[in-house]
Amino acid sequence: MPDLPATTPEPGYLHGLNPPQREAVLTTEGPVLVLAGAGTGKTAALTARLAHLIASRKAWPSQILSVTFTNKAAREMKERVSAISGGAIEGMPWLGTFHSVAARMLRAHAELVGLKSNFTILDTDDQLRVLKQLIQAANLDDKRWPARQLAGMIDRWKNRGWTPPQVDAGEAEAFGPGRGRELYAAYQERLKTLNACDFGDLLLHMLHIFRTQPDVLESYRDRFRYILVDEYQDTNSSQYEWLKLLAEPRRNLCCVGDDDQSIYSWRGAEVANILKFEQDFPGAAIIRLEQNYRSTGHILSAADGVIGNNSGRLGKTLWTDAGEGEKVRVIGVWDGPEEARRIGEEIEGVQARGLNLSQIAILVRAQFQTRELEERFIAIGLPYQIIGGFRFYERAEIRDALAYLRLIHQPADDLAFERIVNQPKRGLGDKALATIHAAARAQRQPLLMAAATLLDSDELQARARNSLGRFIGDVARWRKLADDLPHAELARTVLDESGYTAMLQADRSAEAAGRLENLAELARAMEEYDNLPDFLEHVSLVMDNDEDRDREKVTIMTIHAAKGLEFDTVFLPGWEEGIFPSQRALDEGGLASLEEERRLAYVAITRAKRRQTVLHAANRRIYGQWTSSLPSRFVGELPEAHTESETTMSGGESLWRAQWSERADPFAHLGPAQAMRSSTRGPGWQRAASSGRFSPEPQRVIEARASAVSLGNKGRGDVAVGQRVFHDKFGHGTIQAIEGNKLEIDFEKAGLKKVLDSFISVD
DNA sequence: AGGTGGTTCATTTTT
DNA sequence: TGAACCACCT
Repeated sequence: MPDLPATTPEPGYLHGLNPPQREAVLTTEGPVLVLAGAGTGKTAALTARLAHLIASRKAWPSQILSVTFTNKAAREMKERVSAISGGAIEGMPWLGTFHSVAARMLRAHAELVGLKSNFTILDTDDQLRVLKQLIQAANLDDKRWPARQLAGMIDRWKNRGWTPPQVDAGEAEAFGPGRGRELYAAYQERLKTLNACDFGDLLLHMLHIFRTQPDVLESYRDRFRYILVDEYQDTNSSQYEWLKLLAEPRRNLCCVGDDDQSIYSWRGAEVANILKFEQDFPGAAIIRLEQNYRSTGHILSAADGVIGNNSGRLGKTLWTDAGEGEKVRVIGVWDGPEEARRIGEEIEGVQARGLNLSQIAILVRAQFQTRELEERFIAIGLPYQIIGGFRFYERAEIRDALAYLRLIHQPADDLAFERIVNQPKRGLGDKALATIHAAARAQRQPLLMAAATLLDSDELQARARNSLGRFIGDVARWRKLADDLPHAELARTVLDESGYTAMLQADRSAEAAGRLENLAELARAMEEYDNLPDFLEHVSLVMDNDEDRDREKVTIMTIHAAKGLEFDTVFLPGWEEGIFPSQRALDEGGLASLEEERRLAYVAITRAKRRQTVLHAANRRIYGQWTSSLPSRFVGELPEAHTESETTMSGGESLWRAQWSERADPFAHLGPAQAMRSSTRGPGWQRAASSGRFSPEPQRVIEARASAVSLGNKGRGDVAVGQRVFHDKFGHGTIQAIEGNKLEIDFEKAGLKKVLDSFISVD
């Protein structure tokens, strides 16, 4: 390559790269599409490319934008760039996920979309709660029109880069009916008042800013000399627009991906983005990485045979010089339990031959398939781990703790307030909350502030008022504390003083101890961050479940979760019509979704390095119903030359059916294994039970009573002493005195009360 | 404020 | 089948 005179010794980062990989590293100028098949050393090439850009002084690390989809990929790339440069590269400030990079930008320009720079990033749970409230406020039945569905639609619209006015009328028709757009708009309004945004907004807001603020766009275009995108086949329309705007006019855009591994279209990914790269960026260099370093020949050929049935591929053929290896085995069994039993036996077999369990994986199409496996593995005492399910930050106690911190950080965070105002129990139930809501609506203030004004009135029961006063005082005090206490210490203090720790300690259930340990872990994790805002950002965007994947356990997970991973030995159960391809894909998505299922099969097969086993059962229980099933069409697409079939049933299909009708319950031998479910829990909680990190008694706190007057509330102008007024709760009465927004009223039935003016109407 | 029974609904989930 | 959610009860 011209950049490197022949006399210069070859830089270290090129070492061990094959010719196409080198091309991917050295073709720095102009648009480049790297088609990287499974296991072809994509990450090695990518990191070398970054190292090359920096080492050859084409750009400073801060002038390169590199985006990935997952935090894991970003982390890995960071580590490898640093290693490859011998630690010479301090860090890449603009290497991250689409969302974290966009969030970073948006914090700098938040005011342009009506947010403050300390905006909260809502997760799915918060989002659903907001939407549910809006659906109810729109007088729709939230059973008939579930928040989930609306969230899904809004998500799709945002993925396409649509703001409410841009939403297709036909699309909006589908919810409510015809209320979709209106609800979307109301949701965006609500987010603004909460000073919050959701994941989709991070990109959408920046897109809006790029489009409407040329100077902002210009500054980023100026900064980013080179742009690199990983897993390009997974980009959605709004990410595509975003990239395109940033890449012009230099067009030093390098996208890496594999159209055959596009398995997230249901999340808005547009395979079309990668398919039309050449048209979008004329003159683009297309580089194919086809030498596979992971799997043996038969496995690759089997995968190739399956994916060959798809249309509209960019096309590439993986090859290896690692030899043919073992053929892909296809095993047909009688039913689901037998499938699980068989996998267990196979695993014990390879284990006996010395293979570490961490090198074995079982990849399923859907989460429900893990159950049978789990039951079986418990029965035979085989160590396993199921990847997926709850992430650390989705656990209730973590979300509660974060809500406290969010409220301290951002008092307008009503969602946080709602979550914790009665957690632990403070006797502030539905009634109290409704009153606070009413006040907030009347005063157009966040809940926390509105609640403060209620303290000086008689709107709430004395008990509730005292309790609320203590809570508000606590929050105010913690806010002050936040200035000088290290934030991890602040978290511990808050958890102790709020009574949250005590609540868990009083809970004798098995889970409580684990929850305490999780909270301790949270505080520990906080210590790694410079400040509270950084930490909160990290939690909303970056924190993933770092389960110990390296221990001696068999891994069970979905194929989606396995993308990018590799194992020596892989089992693929449930290759039956209706399960894989899934019934839903067959029913709803037509050819496009069948092809996505096929890509999923391709991903699954290419995870194995040396041994791949596909299984299918003749009978399976689905939703409690015994159903007989046919082998997946994908089984038939595995080329015979590269497979080895076996069935545990003699006599062919007709015999199974005969047997089937005779056996009322062929699976009665299976005992209930639920009792042992909890055995997968880590050892952490046992430690926590005896750890003295949290004090057993919450410290009693000085009462700080916030006063509505001190908060500077102005009263309304249309009331005067002596006037007759009406109050929903207390009935009719006469105003005795006015103090700011508080009225002293002599009620005919209830006697003398102090109430807020927002609760009365003129009689 | 916690428990209970009845009803509903079941892919995949990088952020 | 079973879990999750909710309305209703105590």
